[in-house]
Amino acid sequence: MELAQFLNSAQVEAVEHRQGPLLVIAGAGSGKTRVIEYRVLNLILNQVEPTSILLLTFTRRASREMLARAAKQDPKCGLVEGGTFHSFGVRLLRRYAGRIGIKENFTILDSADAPEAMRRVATALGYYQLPLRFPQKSSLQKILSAATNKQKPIAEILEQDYPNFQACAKELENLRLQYARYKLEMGYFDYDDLLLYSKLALEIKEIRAEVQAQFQYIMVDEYQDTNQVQGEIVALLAQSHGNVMAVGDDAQSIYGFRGAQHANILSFPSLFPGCKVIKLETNYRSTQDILDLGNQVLEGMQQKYSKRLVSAERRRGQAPSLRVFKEPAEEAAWIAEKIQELYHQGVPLREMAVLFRSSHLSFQTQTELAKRKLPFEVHGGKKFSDMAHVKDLLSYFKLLYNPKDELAWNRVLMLLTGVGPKTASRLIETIQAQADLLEVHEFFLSLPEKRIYKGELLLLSAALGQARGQVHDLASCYSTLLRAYQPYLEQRYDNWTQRKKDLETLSQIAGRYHDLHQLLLDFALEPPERGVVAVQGVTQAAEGAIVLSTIHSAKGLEWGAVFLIGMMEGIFPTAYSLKSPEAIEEEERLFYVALTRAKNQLFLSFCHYGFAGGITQFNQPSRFVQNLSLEREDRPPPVRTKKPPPLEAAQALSKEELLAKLAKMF
DNA sequence: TTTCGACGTCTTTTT
DNA sequence: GACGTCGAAA
Repeated sequence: MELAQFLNSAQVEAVEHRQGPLLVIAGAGSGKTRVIEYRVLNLILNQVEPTSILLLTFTRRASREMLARAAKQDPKCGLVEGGTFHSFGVRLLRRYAGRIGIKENFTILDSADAPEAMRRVATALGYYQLPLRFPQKSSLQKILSAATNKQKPIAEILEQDYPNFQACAKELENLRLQYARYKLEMGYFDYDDLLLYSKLALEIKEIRAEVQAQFQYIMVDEYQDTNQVQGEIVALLAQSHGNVMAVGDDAQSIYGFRGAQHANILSFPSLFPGCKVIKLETNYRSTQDILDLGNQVLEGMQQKYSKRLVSAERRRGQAPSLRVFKEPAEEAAWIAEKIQELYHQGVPLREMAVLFRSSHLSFQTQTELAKRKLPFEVHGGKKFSDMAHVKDLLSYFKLLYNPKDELAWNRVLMLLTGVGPKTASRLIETIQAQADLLEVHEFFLSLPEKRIYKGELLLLSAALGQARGQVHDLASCYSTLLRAYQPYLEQRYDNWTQRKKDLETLSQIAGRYHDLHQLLLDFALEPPERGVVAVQGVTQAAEGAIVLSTIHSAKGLEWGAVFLIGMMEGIFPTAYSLKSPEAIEEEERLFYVALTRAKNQLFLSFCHYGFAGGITQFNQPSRFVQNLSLEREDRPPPVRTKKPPPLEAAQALSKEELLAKLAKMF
């Protein structure tokens, strides 16, 4: 294969690299995906076994796409082991469960389960009865997770980010230990555990030797977003052969809040002596006008591999612009109009995106697009499985998989009338002593008749029993469980018909699976996004849809025209970041990521009036746009609505007359 | 012991 | 608007 036909010289050099460590610093739009894709292909064309290549990426979608494209040229590429660190961890842990000393059929705690589990442990330890204010479950999760991901003692995390909880350091340290014990007993693993136990597994000499022997070539994408533990996992994987390629862009490190250390990519060469470093600076994505803006942002950054983006064809285009609006509705209306205009000029809808710092900023735009029947999909923000009714139904599924799952039982039992926390705990205790669902059913039968929840309990376990027999056919299994859940759905929610639709969507997703375990795994590791339901529009699906996305979820993607909304101080950068210079730098990198998503056109905007904490406030433009040379376009003159002339006093009706008129209308 | 309503607090980004 | 806490009633 003549690589130079498809790649520039720096890319060829990276693709042809075979042995030893390699770091590829790939600026935005410099074709790093292509490099990974072609390197996989090149290795395979040079007789490397596909199963000896491991490709670790940030999202499962990223690895799937890269491997799928490579597989078009050689189907063997499809056999490459690819996925996120977390999914790799799951496979590793299942395979070596026996040797590590953990249960083989474990359950993954998602971002809602983990805090709940922590609270249960903390409650059992009596920490909520202490005379000190103990963190609530979401803070517990953040504190313990930060300690794990940054590999720092709790006290240090508290000092930096939670000074108000410094008095709880001892208790939290103990909670961390007891929570770990609890999970081990229950067979639960939270996200952090998947990484932590992977590292632990790889520290066992025999396991490490076996894994190293299998994976001769390690590739890691988005290296700038790896955290301490992930960095250590990479080091362990590559220890013997040193065949590790890290690809990333230090300027695009945007997951510091999750413990990512952008120092990882900076220190990669010193970690692997003899490491070759290749920079990709030629940009194939954006016009020079957009890149100039990106370069301005790059210049302001402190710690970095210095680089400058240059457009491959020196392509000029429309200058990026900044627009100021009075309020979000006005901004949304303008965006919708502009989208229609671009569409009529021939830009397909799927080539347009609206990006924002936090998901709620897109509400107005969503409404406006829906009103105009423009199809769109929303990425980022709430997950499908965050909705209470979806979690309820998934809990039923979890019980089929593991009849001793305490968190799932708790959720399911609490639905029953007459069951509160106390009763649920007591029931669960006995349930866990039973061998299987059949014995659980017998236990329910043996309960005294006067328990008001007995009838419901029996209906529930009958449904579970029936569903258990249908696990080979998840679609009918699902409908059995949905029938059992239906009464609770109707009883609990006014808008149950809407929610029923969500559950029907879930039914379609569930029906695509053949394996219950895989279904639960995917829902935990890669929950379907709630907003990826395109609005029915006048255009056909082939046109695609406009993408509304958080900047985080837009990483690695590109569009012809990009609208970046909400450029207000306190929103972007968020008020949270203002206390520390490091956090503001991360926001700045995030801004850089957002800008460099655009190929041809880039529109920035902000509104003076905005909502924050329930009150309307006057916003200043973001510091990010103030220093940039941007074409500032004034908003269109506001539409003035004429005020009706005030009524003459004599014309006004008395209260009695009003009531009389109303009564006639009843 | 459960259930319900009133009130206060916090509200980012994701595997 | 979601979640937690507290007190009162059933």
